[in-house]
Amino acid sequence: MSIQTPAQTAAASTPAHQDFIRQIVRDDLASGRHHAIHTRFPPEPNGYLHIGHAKAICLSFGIAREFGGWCNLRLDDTNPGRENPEFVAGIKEDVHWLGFDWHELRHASDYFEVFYRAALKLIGDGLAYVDDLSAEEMRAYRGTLTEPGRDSPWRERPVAENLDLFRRMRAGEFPDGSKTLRAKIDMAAGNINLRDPALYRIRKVTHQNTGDAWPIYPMYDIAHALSDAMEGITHSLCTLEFEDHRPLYDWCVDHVDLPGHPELWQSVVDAGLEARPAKPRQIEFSRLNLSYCITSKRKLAQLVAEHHVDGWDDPRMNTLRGLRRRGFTPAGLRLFVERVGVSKQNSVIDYSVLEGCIREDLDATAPRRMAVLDPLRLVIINLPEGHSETLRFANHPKDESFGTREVPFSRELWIEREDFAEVPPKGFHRLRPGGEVRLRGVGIVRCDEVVKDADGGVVALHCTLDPDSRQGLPGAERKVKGTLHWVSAPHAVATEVRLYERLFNVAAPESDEDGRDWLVHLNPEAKRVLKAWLEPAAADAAPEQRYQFERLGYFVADRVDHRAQAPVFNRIVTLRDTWARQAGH
RNA sequence: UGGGAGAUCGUCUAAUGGUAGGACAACAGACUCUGACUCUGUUUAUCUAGGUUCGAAUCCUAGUCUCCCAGCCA
Repeated sequence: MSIQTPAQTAAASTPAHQDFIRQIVRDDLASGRHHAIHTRFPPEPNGYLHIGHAKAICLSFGIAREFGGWCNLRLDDTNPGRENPEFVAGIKEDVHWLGFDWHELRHASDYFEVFYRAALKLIGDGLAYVDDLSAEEMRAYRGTLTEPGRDSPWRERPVAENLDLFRRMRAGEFPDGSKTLRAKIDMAAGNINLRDPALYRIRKVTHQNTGDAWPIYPMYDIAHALSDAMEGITHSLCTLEFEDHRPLYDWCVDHVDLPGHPELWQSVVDAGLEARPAKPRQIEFSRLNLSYCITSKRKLAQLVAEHHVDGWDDPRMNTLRGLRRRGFTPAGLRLFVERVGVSKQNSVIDYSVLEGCIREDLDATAPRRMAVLDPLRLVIINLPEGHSETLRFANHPKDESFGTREVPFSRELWIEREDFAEVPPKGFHRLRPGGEVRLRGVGIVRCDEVVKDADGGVVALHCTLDPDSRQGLPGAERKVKGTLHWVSAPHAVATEVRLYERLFNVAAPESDEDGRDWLVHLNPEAKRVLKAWLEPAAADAAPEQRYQFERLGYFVADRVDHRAQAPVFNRIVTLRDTWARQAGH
């Protein structure tokens, strides 16, 4: 009996049959095919990460963690001009925020010399050639989905000529777009990716990392395959649309054969980077689609550029930064990804599943406070003028470790306007003329008088507090249907509250079935700004402190704008509200 | 009429020839100083048609539907 590696122990201790990818990983460990699991998350730094990336991040980083392996963060920077250091910083920050750390930070550009030498090897082996066709001509030669392509007139160039031409491409002798390096595979292949795909293009653009060192840049297929091989990635996880690319991925890995040709990657060793090339395996899973959300980088960027939102971190955006500013929690997002599962079926997850996960996390972790968003004055007429006392409240109804806080109480309170109805609908548990209700942590009040202005609008309620029902007294056991939250009017702290709803008012904003512009589905009500009242213990929150404002929902002190002297709270999500649903709102 | 992939409760997702299970949602009830949370219960599914088998979501045959691919993007 051999001693088990930590990875095998991890594989054996986790329950069998989770998702198909973890099954593959477990089998590879059990069979000894791999002794450690290496994954990577390879975003292109041309935009900020969004909710869809959360799944990829949790999968690749999570599997590495579960099986005692590691995951690299690799910036896929093979297309200069589109990519930008601002996004690199944002991506790193977002991955950390989600709760993951990488083994190594790498860039595809770390391997530019490797790719170049690999290309020379392929040319030398008669597996790649320099083509003079223009982009339009190449498209015409490629054929269609149902018709085979035709060989380029340059396909049979001698190896020596290809070598010379490619070296001169690298030397910068030719203008952009005038030549490409192509893999020589099969112009009649049913899989269009195999019809002599481009491997290198000429692009005389300054690169964020390599400056002007390179006038040519590798295409995704060769760069990604060889990057994975260079880093010893065992399981290269990606989304379904790359399924058609897997034969080309394997073609690159197998024909270049990095493990068998150390001279190809000497530059990486010289640079002091760890290099243990191996053969990676690509596995595809279905991407995360969420109703009411868009995950197109182009459209997300358009929302920002055209000022439909206030930036990449606008709380209405389903970017990770937007969700963060909105107050969503990393643990809630991780729970969401876990709950959604992994498979190869195309699917759309209902947005309410995400909300449910956030609520589940926040219910356990958010201290309680009271706030009133739409105030109505309630005067307790059997308390003396100027009466004031301090009450002690638990910060969490089910977890004593949250401790307690002091809440000022007085004769004049703010309650929620919608908690009073002069003519209550059927099933209404709240305050009505002559009716009784409990004030949270205080006692039972009866509404004696409804004070109105000249237009008949309700401006105040005069109530009597039953002294025997005060908290702690035996009379407090008395049952009443409703309990209301409140804030002491003289002690209340004014705050700005931002109420957020879904950014789009249709479930599938990206589908152009009706031929209309997706922007028409923008929900103009998605952001509403209110002036509201807080109990004092909520006002001095640190930025990003989350609370449950009782009976209203979960709120977060805005990461950017909140000040103790001028509080700003964002509504993360409402509480589940079976009354509103029943009342048909 | 090319190539690739996928079809299981409303939504996700298991079952790898042997009781179609779980989660979420919905509904009903209990509890409740948050109409929250929690708890209990209920409803609902194997794309179709044949076949193999004692036994099929699973294997075979034929079909249907959905998604992806014709960048010098990733």
